[in-house]
Amino acid sequence: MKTGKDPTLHQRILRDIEGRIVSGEWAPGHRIPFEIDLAAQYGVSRMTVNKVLTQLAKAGLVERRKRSGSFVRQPQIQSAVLEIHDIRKEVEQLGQPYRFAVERRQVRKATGADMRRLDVTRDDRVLELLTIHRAGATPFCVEARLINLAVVPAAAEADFSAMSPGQWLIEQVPWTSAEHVVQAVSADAATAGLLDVERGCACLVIERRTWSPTGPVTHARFTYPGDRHTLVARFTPSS
Amino acid sequence: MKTGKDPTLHQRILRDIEGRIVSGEWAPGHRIPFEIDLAAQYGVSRMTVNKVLTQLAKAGLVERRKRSGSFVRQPQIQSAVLEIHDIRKEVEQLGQPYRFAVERRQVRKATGADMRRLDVTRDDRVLELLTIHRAGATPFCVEARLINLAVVPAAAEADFSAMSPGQWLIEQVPWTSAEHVVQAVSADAATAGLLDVERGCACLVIERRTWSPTGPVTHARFTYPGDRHTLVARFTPSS
DNA sequence: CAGTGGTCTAGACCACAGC
DNA sequence: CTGTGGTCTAGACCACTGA
Repeated sequence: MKTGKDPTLHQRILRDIEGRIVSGEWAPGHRIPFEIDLAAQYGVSRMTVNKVLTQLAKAGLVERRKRSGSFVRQPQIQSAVLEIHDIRKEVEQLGQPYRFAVERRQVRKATGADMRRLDVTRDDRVLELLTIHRAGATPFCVEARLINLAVVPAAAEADFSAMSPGQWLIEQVPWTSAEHVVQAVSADAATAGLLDVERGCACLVIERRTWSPTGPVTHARFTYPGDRHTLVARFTPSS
Repeated sequence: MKTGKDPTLHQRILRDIEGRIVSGEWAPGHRIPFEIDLAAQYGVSRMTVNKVLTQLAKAGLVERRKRSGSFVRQPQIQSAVLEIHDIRKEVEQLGQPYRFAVERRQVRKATGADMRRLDVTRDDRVLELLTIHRAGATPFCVEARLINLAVVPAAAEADFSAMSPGQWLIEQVPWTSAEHVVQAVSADAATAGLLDVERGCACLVIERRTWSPTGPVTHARFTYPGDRHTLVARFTPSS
């Protein structure tokens, strides 16, 4: 991330458009003005706008369609680090029926631990959720999530019976930056019970914190049985 | 990775230059011809080569210096997935003295298991290495590595007392593509002994396979005590 | 089939690092 | 200072595709 000054034309226009998308001013599906129009608006040549849009497309913020224009894409919370992390898709690609169940749901004031997890400073209200994702009957992953109600107040009343909290959030909060932490831990008694594994079993834990322009959105901790899940990534020199 | 046809000018020039770097024809430190010269050689405008070099710079293959030119960079085997994975650096950033020791070293014909690990088809000769990396006195990571001697014959006689096998390989093999697999496993007896942890302790295992244009180079399996190591990655929408 | 993005050009100016 | 990369322009042609 480069926050430094020295905004070239690219960068100014890029930040501007990125801002409109990220803030939700241009919602997913919104058609971005045509290159020619943008060029006129910003008073630059089309190639400059093209560079910006191409970059935004590479970053996954916009989708470009010939003949019809460029559109804001649905947010895709996933870095190259975790190319696969749509749990529903993961499960379905295994040929298993995907199910989830919210086991616990609680609204409360943020504790000190919550504040560390969520990167909040004041003691806002938070929503705590515990969700189990299953592939067929077998537990696939446990999701412990904290949602910052100061940023996403609607979460307090949301219905998570048809849509998982993660999915719901993606549709609610426009765009976010994220941080991932991956580690291996031994399952404690509670987790082992939920995942139906031996206590002490090695589990892969992926923690994700996300921020919207408004502030910290959510902290999610996914725990996978180590022997049932791997993270794969490939890369080539010039990508 | 896009291997499809339809080579635009960009892509053809990009692949060409990438090929020279990756094959070692242009070794690390080599000064790439100036943009104007490249433009003349390829019979294109300077902006086109600029685009290519900019892209190669973003990919980390070349470093651009104003006034002096563009240079081939030392290979940096790391995807965005594993932004940090120079063990020496990791340890030193902890403020600990870094040490390593090759515990086992053996040249042999590839077994069936080796062939799966290394992606070789014939039963070439391979070099098997077991290395322990330490932060001060405490074990930091166990590295089990297989090197394909058909691609890197010099490895058979290499001296791994001053330079770790991983470091040595980076300096030998020009550029590679790589695949990373991350998972959590319980330490078996042998690993537990080497890492000085309880048997069954959750460990983070990172496997990396790399290929050079010549063929599969190496397979390395790094095992970290789960409570002493995490993988972190951040990302923002437009990067 | 008209308009969009995709690409490329020839030329220009600038900042800046090394000579 | 001079030459390099960094950037930008005004204009052009093309392929594709959706109306």
